Amino acid sequence: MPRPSDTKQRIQEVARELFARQGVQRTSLQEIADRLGITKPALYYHFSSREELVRSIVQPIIDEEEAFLMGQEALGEAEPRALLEGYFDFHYRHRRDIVLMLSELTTLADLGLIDLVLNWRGRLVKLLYGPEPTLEQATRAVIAFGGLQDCTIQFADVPKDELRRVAVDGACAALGIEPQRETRRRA
Amino acid sequence: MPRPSDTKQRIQEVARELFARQGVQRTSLQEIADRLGITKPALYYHFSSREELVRSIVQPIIDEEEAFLMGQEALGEAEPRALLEGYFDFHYRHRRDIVLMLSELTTLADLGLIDLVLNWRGRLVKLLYGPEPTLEQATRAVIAFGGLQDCTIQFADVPKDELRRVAVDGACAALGIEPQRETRRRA
DNA sequence: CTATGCTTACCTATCGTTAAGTAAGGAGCC
DNA sequence: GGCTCCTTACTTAACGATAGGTAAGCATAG
Repeated sequence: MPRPSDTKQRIQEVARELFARQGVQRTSLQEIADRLGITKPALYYHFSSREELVRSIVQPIIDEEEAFLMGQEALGEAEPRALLEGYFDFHYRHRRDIVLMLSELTTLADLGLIDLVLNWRGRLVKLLYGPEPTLEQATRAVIAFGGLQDCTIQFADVPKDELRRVAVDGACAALGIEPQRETRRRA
Repeated sequence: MPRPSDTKQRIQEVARELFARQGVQRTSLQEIADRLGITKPALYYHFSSREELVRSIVQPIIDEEEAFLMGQEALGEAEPRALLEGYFDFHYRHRRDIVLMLSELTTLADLGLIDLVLNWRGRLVKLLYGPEPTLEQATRAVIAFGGLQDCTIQFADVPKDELRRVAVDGACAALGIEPQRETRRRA
């Protein structure tokens, strides 16, 4: 029964699940097709190559993180807690795909996206401490941002708002910032 | 030229490098053999399967971390800074293999080692805060230990002692501990 | 002679990918 | 309504490449 089908999206859904569970490399097109009860070449009707399927899953998240960073950079030097909260929200929202990307750096390399992703940490540090941070500042930032990321992955079952509060508090502590309740600036 | 050869170790060295650079899955036995100027069946003379080669690289690190944890657990509740320093030292020493393991969780799953590895975080938290930590405590611990791990990977070019100082200070800050200079306990 | 440490040659399974064909359903004209 | 035409959404069949793995044999040092 032709005319609009949702097969393309269903392929992406199954692929995300299998990629996350057993890795991109270990997931064959055959396996994805079998899950959906279609044939392997049917995938090629919707995606011109295996690489395009992988990219279609990864690229939107990359684009969104890139947009987040560019938005923050446009503001000049950031207010730390607001930056941490924005970072947490983004990573919490995409935690499933983030863990996929972190465990598939070689896949990102294949897609030519690895340099972009590896530069994110550096850009975050610069947002907090300017273009030439000290080693102390850089390590604190790595601990804070890495810690937020880890928390969104590790405590996937904790309600978002509760996790957000304790995780951002922890990141603030790592940075040596007194935790103000939620984002509120005073002149 | 028979009689003692170091081929087995040279295979492991090349495998570690290729596994780390391009991933375990993307590295074929053929490629490893080519690097060494030997043939693929020669690998099978030294390792009975591909899986055994992978395991021979990963297992020693797992065993050592396991030993470290069991040693700490035998002491009862740990002195935080000493625990953080021990954790840092271990991860700094094996940072190349650690990054390999972190980016190859699916490989660890194949080897049946994944549950062990994923439980490490929980055991570390218990070492700091006992068997039933609060969410606050658990997040702080994840940030601290994850941060130490990240630092050993991120700042691979920084001299060990300098990195150790700033990284452990950062982890202490995340835990809310005042940083005492180095480990020294007073009764 | 015997064990070690390989090589040459080969097998089978599976991978991503392509070519070619086809059933189902509008759209447009009469 | 019926006929043609095109698009959508697949299927069946097969391709070449490469993967992990094996069987059998040969050279060399002890």
